[in-house]
Amino acid sequence: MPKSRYSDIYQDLKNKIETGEYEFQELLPSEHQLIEHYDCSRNTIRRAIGNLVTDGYVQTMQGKGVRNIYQPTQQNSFAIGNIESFRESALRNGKKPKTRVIYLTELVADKNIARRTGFEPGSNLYYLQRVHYLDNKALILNHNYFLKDLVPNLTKEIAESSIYDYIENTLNMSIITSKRVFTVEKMTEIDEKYLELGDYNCLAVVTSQTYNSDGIMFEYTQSRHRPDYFSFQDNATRRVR
Amino acid sequence: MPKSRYSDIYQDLKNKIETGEYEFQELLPSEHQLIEHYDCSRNTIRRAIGNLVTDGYVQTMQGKGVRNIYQPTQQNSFAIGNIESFRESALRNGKKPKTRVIYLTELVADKNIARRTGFEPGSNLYYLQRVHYLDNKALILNHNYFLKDLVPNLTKEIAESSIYDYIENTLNMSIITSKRVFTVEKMTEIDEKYLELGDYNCLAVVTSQTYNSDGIMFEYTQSRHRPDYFSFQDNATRRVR
DNA sequence: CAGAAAAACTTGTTTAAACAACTTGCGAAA
DNA sequence: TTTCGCAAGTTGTTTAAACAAGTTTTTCTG
Repeated sequence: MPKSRYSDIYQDLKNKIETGEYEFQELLPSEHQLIEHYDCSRNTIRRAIGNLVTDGYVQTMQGKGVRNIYQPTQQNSFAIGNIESFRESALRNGKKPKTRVIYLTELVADKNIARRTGFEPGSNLYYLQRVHYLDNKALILNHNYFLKDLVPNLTKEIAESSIYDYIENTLNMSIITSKRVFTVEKMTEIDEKYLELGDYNCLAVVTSQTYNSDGIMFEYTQSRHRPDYFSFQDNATRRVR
Repeated sequence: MPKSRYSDIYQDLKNKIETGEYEFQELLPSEHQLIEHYDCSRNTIRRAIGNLVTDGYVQTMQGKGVRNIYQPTQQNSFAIGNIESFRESALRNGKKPKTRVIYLTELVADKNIARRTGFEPGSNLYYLQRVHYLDNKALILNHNYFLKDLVPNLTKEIAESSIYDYIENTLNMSIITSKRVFTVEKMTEIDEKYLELGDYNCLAVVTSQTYNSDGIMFEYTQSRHRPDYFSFQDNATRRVR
């Protein structure tokens, strides 16, 4: 449920691109025409188009226009520049998600954990290991650390449905930013036990630190992905800066 | 050499964050104060801050302010959301880059190549294989395909210095957008021959399609990275949309 | 003193206008 | 006919203003 004008226009243009109303390589209507069509100001149009640019749907060219560069083949299970839970991502792609908790404990961050995760030494944490299944295939092994003060009363039941739903709708905490780093790492015994890795001896690893609206990091997660089912998309632009 | 006001302000604020003039978790001056300091309009300030947000330096909170969330440990060799050549990236990180061309040929795209790269079947292409060294370590094996019509007269010498420099400054073509996909793939014989992979049997692979200002894809590249030296950073935000 | 209401301050959205920079095409001049 | 220059159309940058929405502080009321 988008709430702003530019967000509505973004959605509408995105739909028209995805349904092929604008063809690949075709120029979109000019800002002037879009202003008339949507009956809004130029800034609002430009903001909608700016979001289409960052999401890789169009490219703007000064003096020329805005070109549709969307190709439907590039659909991908992982959203770019957007925080999304496993469940949300799966449902968006029409898959059947399932999550199993294989370990859940409370612990206090020692020096080692603190250095790895970025939490302060001495922090009270929940630590859990979860396996994510998509259409009954084990694809992801997650190591989650949550700050107990901010995410209290975490249970196995919550962890198997949706922690993000619990955080946002029950605890009413708002999630803002997440820093993610993508690497490739050797497999561990745990990986081997729970994921079917075949010949691969390494995994695609996404570590992320997530912050709430008070600027406090409340989550550190390492997501270890089965390589043959992992792909991550990005749209880059040439900036001089 | 930034040319716009918001870009100058972005740079200045970024410097102040990186040098610690604003501390981690500290709130930046309010928009009102920044307007007075830089003597500009609110929109210009907001644009500079918007870029800091997408680059992961700050997080904005309605009603509260703008918080510095930059941590110097996260420095990384690969730029986010920015097209950058290997040479540019290396120099920016103070490393000594070297590039060796191990294969260079012309070819015509058959059905197979066309499907993989996205070029039209029958396109005249340059195909080259290059190894990128950083401080004398072989880190990346590149497979590059360039559209011969748009990148003519490609030589070994150009390919060993900087193709992007040749494209932008000699051919005067402007590079706009690049779509990148990250995956993990099994190693091939060529990978094994030119990169020191140790125990790893797979690599971090970045495939990218790059477009010029006419919306034409002129480059398809597959970059195969030695896993232990690869890392890629991303900043995500929670969007409702 | 405690709590509620109001004020002040923050960022978020939208409109309007002007000028700059770049591209294309038309028409006039050579 | 060819070429140059200009006009028209496009996106890019910047300013100004108003209101909305969220947070914090102050003030007032009980």
